[in-house]
Amino acid sequence: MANKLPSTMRQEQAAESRRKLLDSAQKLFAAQGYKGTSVRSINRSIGLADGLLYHYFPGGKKEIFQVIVVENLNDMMDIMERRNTGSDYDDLPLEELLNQVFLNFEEVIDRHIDIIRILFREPEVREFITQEQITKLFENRRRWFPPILEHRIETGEINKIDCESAAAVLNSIMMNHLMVKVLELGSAQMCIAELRTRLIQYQVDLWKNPKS
Amino acid sequence: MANKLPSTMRQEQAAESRRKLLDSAQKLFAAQGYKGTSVRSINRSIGLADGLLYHYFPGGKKEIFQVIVVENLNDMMDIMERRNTGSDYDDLPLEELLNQVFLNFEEVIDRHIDIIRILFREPEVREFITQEQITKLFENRRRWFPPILEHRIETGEINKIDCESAAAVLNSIMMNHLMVKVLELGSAQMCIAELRTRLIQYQVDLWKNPKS
Amino acid sequence: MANKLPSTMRQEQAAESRRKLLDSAQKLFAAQGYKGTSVRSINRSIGLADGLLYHYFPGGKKEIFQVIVVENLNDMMDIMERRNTGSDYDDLPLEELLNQVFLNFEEVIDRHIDIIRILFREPEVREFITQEQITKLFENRRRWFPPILEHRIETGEINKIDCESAAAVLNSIMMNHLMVKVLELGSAQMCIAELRTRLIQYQVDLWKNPKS
Amino acid sequence: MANKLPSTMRQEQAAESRRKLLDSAQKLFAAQGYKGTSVRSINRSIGLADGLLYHYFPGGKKEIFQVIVVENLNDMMDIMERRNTGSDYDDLPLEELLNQVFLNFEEVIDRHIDIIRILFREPEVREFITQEQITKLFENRRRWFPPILEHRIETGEINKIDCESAAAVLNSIMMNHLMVKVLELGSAQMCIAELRTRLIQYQVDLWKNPKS
DNA sequence: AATGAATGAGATTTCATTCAT
DNA sequence: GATGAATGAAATCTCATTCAT
Repeated sequence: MANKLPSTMRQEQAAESRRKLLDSAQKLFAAQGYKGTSVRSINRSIGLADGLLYHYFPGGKKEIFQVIVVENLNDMMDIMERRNTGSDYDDLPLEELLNQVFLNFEEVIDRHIDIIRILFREPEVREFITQEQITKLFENRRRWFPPILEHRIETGEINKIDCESAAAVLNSIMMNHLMVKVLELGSAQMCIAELRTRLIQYQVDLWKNPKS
Repeated sequence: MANKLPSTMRQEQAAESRRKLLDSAQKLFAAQGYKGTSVRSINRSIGLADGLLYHYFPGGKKEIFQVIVVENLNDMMDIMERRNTGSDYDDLPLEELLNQVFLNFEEVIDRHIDIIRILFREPEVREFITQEQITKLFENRRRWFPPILEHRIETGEINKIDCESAAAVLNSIMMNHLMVKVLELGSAQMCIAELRTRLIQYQVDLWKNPKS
Repeated sequence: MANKLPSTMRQEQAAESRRKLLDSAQKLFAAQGYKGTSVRSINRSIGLADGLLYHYFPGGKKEIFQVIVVENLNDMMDIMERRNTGSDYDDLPLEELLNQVFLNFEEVIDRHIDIIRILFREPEVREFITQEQITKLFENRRRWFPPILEHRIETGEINKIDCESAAAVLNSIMMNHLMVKVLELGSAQMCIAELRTRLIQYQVDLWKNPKS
Repeated sequence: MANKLPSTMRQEQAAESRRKLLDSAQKLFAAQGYKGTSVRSINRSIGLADGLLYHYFPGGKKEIFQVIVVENLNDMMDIMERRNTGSDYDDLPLEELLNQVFLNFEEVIDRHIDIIRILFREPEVREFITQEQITKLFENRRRWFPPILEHRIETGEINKIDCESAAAVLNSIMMNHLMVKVLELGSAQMCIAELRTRLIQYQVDLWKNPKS
């Protein structure tokens, strides 16, 4: 009990060093690429002695990269899965539901923009994860959009449509948005409330019975 | 005069060496990344002596990369522009027109997959080209879709719709397809005739008057 | 007074840790060489915390090596010397005496194979011991064989021979055997009773008067 | 033909650089051990730029070590084999023959002392050669001594003896001498003509009929 | 044009050792 | 006594580039 506290502090400090390493390395990898980021530059970025990285990650640069990729991927998968289950949006009008979905998606990619860039750009990720895992991560919506749309058809909110194709289109819109953000292409339309609303309106209007 | 012809041959040989260098380097850059491709490996891939690369490209690795990026980008821009002007599709039904547009797009990205991967992945490209150029390249369709759709509205083929939003959606579908190919994610739906047709049918049906 | 006993236990524990450190380091140095054995690997081999080695051996790796070398060398010298003095073999027939000498030698080198390998292989030992000490250790027999042989000549068991040369030959046989063991060369003939007996027989026969 | 000469000179220079590398590395490995010799120190020893070693030996330190070990081992094996075949000593008296054999052996080990030290000391050699190869190298004499002795028995120069045991003893003497040289133990008796002669005389006398 | 030897800066990694807790 | 985080020097190796031939 006498040395419980100090020991705990040491552990915490160590854990913090490890975390700082991971966080800084992640930013650098995302910004400069895996090959373009030297171990030395990672160490310098948080004022760490040169050899210490190998204390936390004996596998060196490769291991720290792997940990970043795998940790974040699992993180994202959890979140993506959770979005799925929590169907608290059932009562919203379809326009509002889509808006929420887009905003959620936006939030997820903003929070994980580093790892997404890494996943998209680094050939090295293939050593740790399969393309299928990435596919699964991003084709998620393809599977849970259709039931939602079918439900809306049943309630008469929208016409009978090809829900799978509709889901594919919605997914494309979101993935395109993702790409625009990852590559920092200029116009991320979906970020602008007005444009987002307009696109959603356009889409839902098409689905609704023009008669009504 | 005696060595006039040989001199010509030499020039040809030189041009061919330069071309082989560019082609091989492009493949290697696309597959392993800029940083991941050593000058030596480029030389070895075409059996070139080590120092000779600097004869063709005094700027070294960076210059050869720049030439590849700029040359290919101009190439693609030309093609993308040409697709625009040649409006030989005016007489086709909208479904068939969209099909042709998708097929053309497919062909373009297949032919330029190397450079697209490079543009998407390498931080170094920013030294030679702006993000705006890339944006322009891929948002092209956003500008030339609307007039086409408006024309179809005028002829009564489809209902009155928000053409800009419609163009944004079509563009998203194509960009999503591009991304799937670049990242080699599993399901490139738009490659499968049946699925492509179905998606187009779904879309055009929405645009057409449900009454008719 | 309350912690007198625990203090004793601590001392014992400390002594045990020190011993385990020495034993394990010895094995590792013998197997992988001085340079090839990292301090960390020594610590790991007995589950010691990294900094603690410097508590037992403030001089670090070098000191632990020195202690191993010097301790063992003194040990072997004592044993080699003792073999010398205890001349309980006077009554044995010469063949049996030689057999015993060989068996004793065998036992000694088996028990000290680690340190012998270290002495033979590591350039670093020269910092602590002179070549003369090693020479003395292994040329020992050269000095105590001749009196024995002379005694046998006097008793008429063997002919008059050049005892020093004979001792040199016997010494060579033993040293060759040592080398075979140290280097793990295949055929350690002297280990096989039959071959050992045959060699001894051959040798003693030569010394004995062929008439008798 | 115009560039034959320069090209040849370049090749020669390159070959010379390679050779200097090998020679210097061999000396350093023998003196300081494999682990104790840094690539940098090899380069410095012949004024070579740091990266150039990898031009000649892409496998780095390991490869240069391997080349040294294998090249020299083959060399020694050839020589040892040749000594065997050339039996020009048939006419010499046995004493003189043994003297020649010892002198030859002396010469061989003097010329190959570096590689012998390496073979004896470095754990790394096992990655390139088997213990059997080393055994074969040094047990050579065990096989070609007996016929020589038998021939001498037939001519009546010496008595009938156990030639195999005799060969084993002679081999031991030579191996002991080898060891003394490798370890630089003080007294290399066999180098001193007088002592060598005495030992040979002692041995041959034992073999000869005491009557004559 | 062509060759490939040469250069040296810089990257990754290992390791003995120190030190705060 | 015990722990293991921290340090930094040094080792191995890679690589773009230059240069003599």
